[in-house]
Amino acid sequence: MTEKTNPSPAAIKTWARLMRVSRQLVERAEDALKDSSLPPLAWHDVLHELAEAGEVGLRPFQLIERTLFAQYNLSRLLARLEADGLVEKLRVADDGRGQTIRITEKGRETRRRMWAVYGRSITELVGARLSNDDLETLSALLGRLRHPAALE
Amino acid sequence: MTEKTNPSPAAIKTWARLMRVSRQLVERAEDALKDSSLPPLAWHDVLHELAEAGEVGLRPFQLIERTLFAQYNLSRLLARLEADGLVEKLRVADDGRGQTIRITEKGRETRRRMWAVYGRSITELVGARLSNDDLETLSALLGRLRHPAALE
DNA sequence: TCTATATAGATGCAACTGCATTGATACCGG
DNA sequence: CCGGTATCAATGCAGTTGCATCTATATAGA
Repeated sequence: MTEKTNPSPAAIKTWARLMRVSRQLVERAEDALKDSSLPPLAWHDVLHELAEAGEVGLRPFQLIERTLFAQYNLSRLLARLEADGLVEKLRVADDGRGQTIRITEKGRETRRRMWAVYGRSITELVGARLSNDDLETLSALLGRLRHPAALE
Repeated sequence: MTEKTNPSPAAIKTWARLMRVSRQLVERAEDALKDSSLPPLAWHDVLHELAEAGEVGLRPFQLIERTLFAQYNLSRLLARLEADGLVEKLRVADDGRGQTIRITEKGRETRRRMWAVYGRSITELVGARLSNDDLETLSALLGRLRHPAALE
């Protein structure tokens, strides 16, 4: 009756917790940003990657590799960021199809203000709830669920 | 310079993993359902709760408590489920404002077909990647991140 | 009872997402 | 050099989500 692919109770429970907890945490972090009249988490993700990339910027497809945005989604998010003056799009010399995205000073400033709130959320929601050892354990276990399964 | 609310590196890393892994897993599970021409995960969540509730059904606000749907979101999801004949809405005698949602036989059948695929995803993505002990550990750690923080 | 407030659920509208496709350029084999 | 294919990014359209509000009923308090 039960197929061999049926998940074990432990797997189901872990899956359910993972789904529920991650959604709750995202919601909390998003709410905190909204309460401070700041943009959504997705904006921070992009601005963060761009800030790390520095003056040379990143190509959109590189952002897709670093984040989990769908191509069309990122395309439109970048348009919004550009409209807000947080990033600029630069033609790239050696590839006429593409462009390079660079964060502006205003973008850096926005990211800093977001991080002040976002970081506090991370502290409250995660940092304050688990010991350092538990954080390491959790992180390692989650790492084993990544796709493709990578070495840590 | 650094505020006391700044998250520790371990907290940041754990947060990032949690966000990334949970998104990946959802995406994989959704893709598997799509590949089988089945409805999204959200439908399963609702049908599952309703199946457990049995013939007496559930009020929409009870579904909201059990899942993490926003009220307006659930309202429209139920309308879609009703349109597809997977649930039925019943007037409830003692509260003229509300209704009771009951799963139909077609709804149960759809849920079974979804679970065949969904369960396989859970096995592949989680069950097959961690030992039972690790699953228990992960589940317990995630449990400590729930809000409100509950006892296990 | 009558009014004020609270709760259950639906909905108009704007923003966002997913899907499929397009436009444009790059690259590869002959 | 040329045609076919692959890659980068944008977009039309339909479906979904978020926000605010609305309708309807219930409950509490004067």
